[in-house]
Amino acid sequence: MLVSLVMRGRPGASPANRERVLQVARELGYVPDARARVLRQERTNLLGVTFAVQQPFHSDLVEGIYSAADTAGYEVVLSAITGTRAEARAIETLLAERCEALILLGPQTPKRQLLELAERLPVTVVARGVADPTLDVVRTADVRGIQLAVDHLVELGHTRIAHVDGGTAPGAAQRRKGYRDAMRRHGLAEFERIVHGGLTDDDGARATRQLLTTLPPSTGILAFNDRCATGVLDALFRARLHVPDNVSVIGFDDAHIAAFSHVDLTTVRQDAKVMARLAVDHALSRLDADGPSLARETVVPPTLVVRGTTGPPPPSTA
Amino acid sequence: MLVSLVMRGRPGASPANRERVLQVARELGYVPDARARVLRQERTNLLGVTFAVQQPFHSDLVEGIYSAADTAGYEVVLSAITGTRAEARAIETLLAERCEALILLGPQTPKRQLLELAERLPVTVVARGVADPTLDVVRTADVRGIQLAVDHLVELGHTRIAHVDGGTAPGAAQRRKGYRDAMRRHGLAEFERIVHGGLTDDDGARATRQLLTTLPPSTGILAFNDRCATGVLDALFRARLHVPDNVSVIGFDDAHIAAFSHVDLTTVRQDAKVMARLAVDHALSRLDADGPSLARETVVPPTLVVRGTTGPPPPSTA
DNA sequence: CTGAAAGCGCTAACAT
DNA sequence: ATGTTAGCGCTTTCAG
Repeated sequence: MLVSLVMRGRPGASPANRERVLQVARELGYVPDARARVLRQERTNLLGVTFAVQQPFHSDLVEGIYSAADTAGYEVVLSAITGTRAEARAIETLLAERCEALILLGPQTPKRQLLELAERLPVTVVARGVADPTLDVVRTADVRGIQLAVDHLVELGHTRIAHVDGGTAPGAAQRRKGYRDAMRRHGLAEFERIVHGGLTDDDGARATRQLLTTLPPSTGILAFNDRCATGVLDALFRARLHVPDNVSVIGFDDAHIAAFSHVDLTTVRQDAKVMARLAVDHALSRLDADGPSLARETVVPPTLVVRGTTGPPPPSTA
Repeated sequence: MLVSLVMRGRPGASPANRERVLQVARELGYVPDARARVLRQERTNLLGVTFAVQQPFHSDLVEGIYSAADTAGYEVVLSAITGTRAEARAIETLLAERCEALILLGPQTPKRQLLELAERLPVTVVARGVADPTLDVVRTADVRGIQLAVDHLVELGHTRIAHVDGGTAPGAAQRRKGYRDAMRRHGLAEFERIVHGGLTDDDGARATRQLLTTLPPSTGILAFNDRCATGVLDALFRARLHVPDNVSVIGFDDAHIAAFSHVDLTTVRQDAKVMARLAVDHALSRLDADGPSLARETVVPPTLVVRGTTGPPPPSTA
């Protein structure tokens, strides 16, 4: 009926009637049922997003995605990944909600399953490289980012540069590769040292404790991400090592925490705002019938943000 | 048809047929349409949650809510509040989704509107005190928490204790009150000093810069929350003041960041896990027809976590 | 244990 | 500019 027209703000109702409908709707506290609407319509106008609720960088991305989706006239459906809620379940929920496209932030799902998913609907993977033309990828140039970090330390005079890696996390393989490439390029292959870390500060602390058990000590540590880096800082602090006088530390992300003065972390910055907008652009370009106009993979250049955790190596090892 | 029975795991289908249906469903990649199901059913089994995507403490709560809702057989619908997406809109979305009950994390919505909302469906407010029996509240004993913090500083010998408040944020009024009460109880009314702060580190830094312009300097600062406290630490650091030798700082929440060694913040701990479970319990008890068995307001006791940002005041002012 | 019919709240298409 | 009809995908109710 005409109520439908009015509630959607479409033309085709007289101003008088329109006002009357809105008035009654207010009195009754009537809100249109989003599910019934979606059920009836051909398009749902829904963009599904999976994210890890405890990852600050994901928060930045989510914020940007809301903003970009809003501009494009799409609704965002969030599906969180938590300790008790697996990624598979988060994705399942979004499918059941009939989202038109999916944006997965740092997905841990095996590639094979991602490809299966991409056969069903447009999938945009953010912050993880998946080499396949059937799905879209928006990621930071991880290799380049790590190179920037290594270059910075080498310029300061470091040679014993270690990498606390991200294990099986998205992007971890690329960053390991970037580390190895950069070390070799500088003729420092003999000093290569990769310790198994992870995404959390606990992982970073654990890895650092392990790193400290062997001699000679590293004078520079590249952590997988900022959170991991805070764990590295923690372990160094407890081991009575001063940063940056004894050891320099570099993170990755430039999450909010990196900028705090008592962390004051030198880090490789990923631009969440740009990545979020690109992810939405990718997803929507697949939906618009005229086919994808963007490249299947967009690689965003990172930048090095130099703060207080990096400096020249201690004289004894310089 | 029987497909419906099978997909919901209900009894009433022969094992052979059940397996056949599941097999075909897998092949087709069939996922039941959540919206159609909800539309048909009397109950939606949906729990709506609004949260600020950039608030780490909210992340902790969301994680706990997912877990508790899961146990109770409810689905969680997240609605984020971001810089570009107002709380009113977040709530609107949840109503349109036909959630059975709402859990609002630290809502900024005026009390009047919250009460209007509570007339329509059960509303549980978390981390904000709203004195009204028509809605449920789960909050930390803010006054008690601040008292713990003041007591701690007084025991260490401080007298010039300032409070960087949360402005109009949820809980800010209670914490101001707790501060004033505690100061008076200790006979320190003359040293009362409240500076307008806020929720973010920028707010904390700004307030601290203001605090430092007047003499005599405070030797202890209670920040509204941990994030605000990091801003306080930042401003002190830039002013060449050492923590805790020159100034002691206490936060509130015990968010993840507080525990990082390079922050190592003494803080008042709110138990997110317990609060999340209570919030879900409250919401569900209102839904179960036999009326609410829990008290309308549940106040969770906070605890003081002493870390490295508090110590005795400098001798000159002791 | 399996099938058929009705209807949840909405909107697209058509008729007035 | 307004009213009518049908059907989205599912579940509930009732028959076989």
